[in-house]
Amino acid sequence: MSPRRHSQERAPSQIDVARLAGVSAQTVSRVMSGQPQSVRPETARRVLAAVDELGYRVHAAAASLASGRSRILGVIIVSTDRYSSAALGVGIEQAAAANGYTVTTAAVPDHASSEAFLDAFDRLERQGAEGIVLGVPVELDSPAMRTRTERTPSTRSERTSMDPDAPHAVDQRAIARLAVDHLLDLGHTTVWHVAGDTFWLESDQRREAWEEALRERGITPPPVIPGDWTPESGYRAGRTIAEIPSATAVFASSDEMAFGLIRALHEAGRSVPEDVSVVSVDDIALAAYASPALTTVRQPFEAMGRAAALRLIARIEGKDAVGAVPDVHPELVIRASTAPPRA
Amino acid sequence: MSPRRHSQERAPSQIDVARLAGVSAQTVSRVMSGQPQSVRPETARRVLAAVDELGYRVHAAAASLASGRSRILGVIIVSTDRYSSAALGVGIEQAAAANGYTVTTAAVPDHASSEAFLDAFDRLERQGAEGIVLGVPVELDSPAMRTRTERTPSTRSERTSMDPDAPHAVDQRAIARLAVDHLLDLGHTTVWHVAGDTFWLESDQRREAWEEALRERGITPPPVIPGDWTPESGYRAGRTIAEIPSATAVFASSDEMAFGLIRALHEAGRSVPEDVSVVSVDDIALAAYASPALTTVRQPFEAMGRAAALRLIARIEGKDAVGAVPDVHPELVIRASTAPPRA
DNA sequence: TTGTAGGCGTTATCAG
DNA sequence: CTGATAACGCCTACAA
Repeated sequence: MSPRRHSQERAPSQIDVARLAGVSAQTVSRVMSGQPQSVRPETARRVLAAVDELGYRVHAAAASLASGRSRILGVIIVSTDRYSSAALGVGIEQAAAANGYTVTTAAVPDHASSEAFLDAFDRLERQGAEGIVLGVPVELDSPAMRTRTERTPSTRSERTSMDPDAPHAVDQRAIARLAVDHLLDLGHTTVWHVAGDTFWLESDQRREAWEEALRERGITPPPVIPGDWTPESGYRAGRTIAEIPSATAVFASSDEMAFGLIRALHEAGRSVPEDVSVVSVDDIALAAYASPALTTVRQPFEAMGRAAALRLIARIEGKDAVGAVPDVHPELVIRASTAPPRA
Repeated sequence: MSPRRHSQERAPSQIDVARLAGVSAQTVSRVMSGQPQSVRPETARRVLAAVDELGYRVHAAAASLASGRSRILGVIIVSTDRYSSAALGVGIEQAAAANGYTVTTAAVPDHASSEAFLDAFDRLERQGAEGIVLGVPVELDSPAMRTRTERTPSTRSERTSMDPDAPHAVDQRAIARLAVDHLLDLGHTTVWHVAGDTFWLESDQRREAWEEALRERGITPPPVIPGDWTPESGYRAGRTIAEIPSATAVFASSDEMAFGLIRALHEAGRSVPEDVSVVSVDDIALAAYASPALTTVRQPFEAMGRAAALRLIARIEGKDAVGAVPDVHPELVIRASTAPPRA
């Protein structure tokens, strides 16, 4: 069982190419790794011709074993179909490919235990990942995690208080700030908050910043309304808020929740933005097509992914720069879900 | 530059473990690969203890080189943040992990040339992928592609006329059928169609089936309105349709387009579903929170991903079954965007 | 510019 | 049930 190859015999190796081209295996290696100045053009041409004829391709595992470098970037993601994960992934892939790296993923269930994370980490290390992007809310403080991140460079895609030294990650507190200030500047006297899944570090960061922003203006924050990123949870939150006549402004931690929230508000006879203003976070593709179109704080997911990968690659290669790291500032996009409170 | 390891010295190897446990390397190998009956429990325990103490982990590249099996599944995806890609990915990952496989991805830009696909395929083969999931609309008919798929088992996640022998992929024609029949059964006299990006095989399949379904009932299909999956394109299509008073039913090829479509219709003073009914495809998380909630044909993306991966693994291992392949029938979800035409 | 020797960490094979 | 030995395909180091 488990046949080694699927059709015919074994794949052509460096030696096969060398023989056909009439050179040594080493020369083939040099040509494949593209060191221009070390092989005579004519020789290179012969090698390339042989490569082509045989359909030779470098065996990554062998190369990795011999060189000690895998050029593999690991990504730990949670098994969800959330827009953000996908967009982040696109950015990571892109930066990796641009630098000759390959991306290997390890998924963990949503709300997984820290053992599950460690396990994913281990799987990635076993595959030879030289760096790992943490797309999940892992506690980096545990001893087990510490030994791992010490051994294999790792990075987050968002900035949290856990690693404030990640200058190229999105500042979650700034996001809350942008949302709250916008609402307050519009004239609302307070802002309610529908939080994201508390399992995620971002949720707390935003909640704290929301509270802080309110207090700074001398406002006592109303109770937090829990959510979990999903439109369903937003809907539930909306039903709660609909029963609070004094609530005129809400900061929801994700666009998807805003969709649910607004639906609930409408069903309860409260219109948006006339009766209550809503600002959310993410700016997913559909945000502009909600009814009303969502005012939201955009997170540049793709750029965040690129930034995380580049950061990692720079660390792996010990360089300071691997191309310009993209800007990842959050940005308030004003559309139709916010307005001044009714006079 | 390019240090081989990042902290201290080299990682512990099989031999280190063997020495510590007082056994041969081969025994360590046996224990690691979990062949229960071939090692005495007591010996295994000693080995495991050594493994634990040293923090040993199998070096995948070395194992792959020696065994000829990488247990890597490749996935070619297009760089988009579409919900479907993410959900598909989740399913693939899941099935792969459950069977001890690792997933490596190669992204190609949307609308990439076939060279770009071949390139992605090659990258994956170089990494040692034993099977490849094609999450992109590749032409499988070219000679270049044929040699590759012959060498490395590959599969699609959707069923198309190109490979009608994929019984576990979603039947795109059935999707269109479900949509059109629902609308016609409601009493509409014809159904307009907003197509998906023609770059994708699904688009054509659905368009054809839509046409067929109409003709079967003696209806001449109206002209197709082009789209590209995005809400923006749906919006544009909506403006067109709004100017056709006789249009009372629309089949849009994606939920995202339906969002844009409905927005345009509303802006033109035509209400949904009173004036025009809309059914779309996918049933993304937000479909239920559109205004009105979308009647849509659900594609079980996660199950599709799982099915594709399982299919592939079965082929790789030459087995007939690797656990039950999930059902991937599309399903009509009736919500509020469809109704009988006005009397 | 090119070639030779040696070894990377693991598994297959065969012997005991 | 356990061990010795020989690959696996490539790259580093050094020699020519």
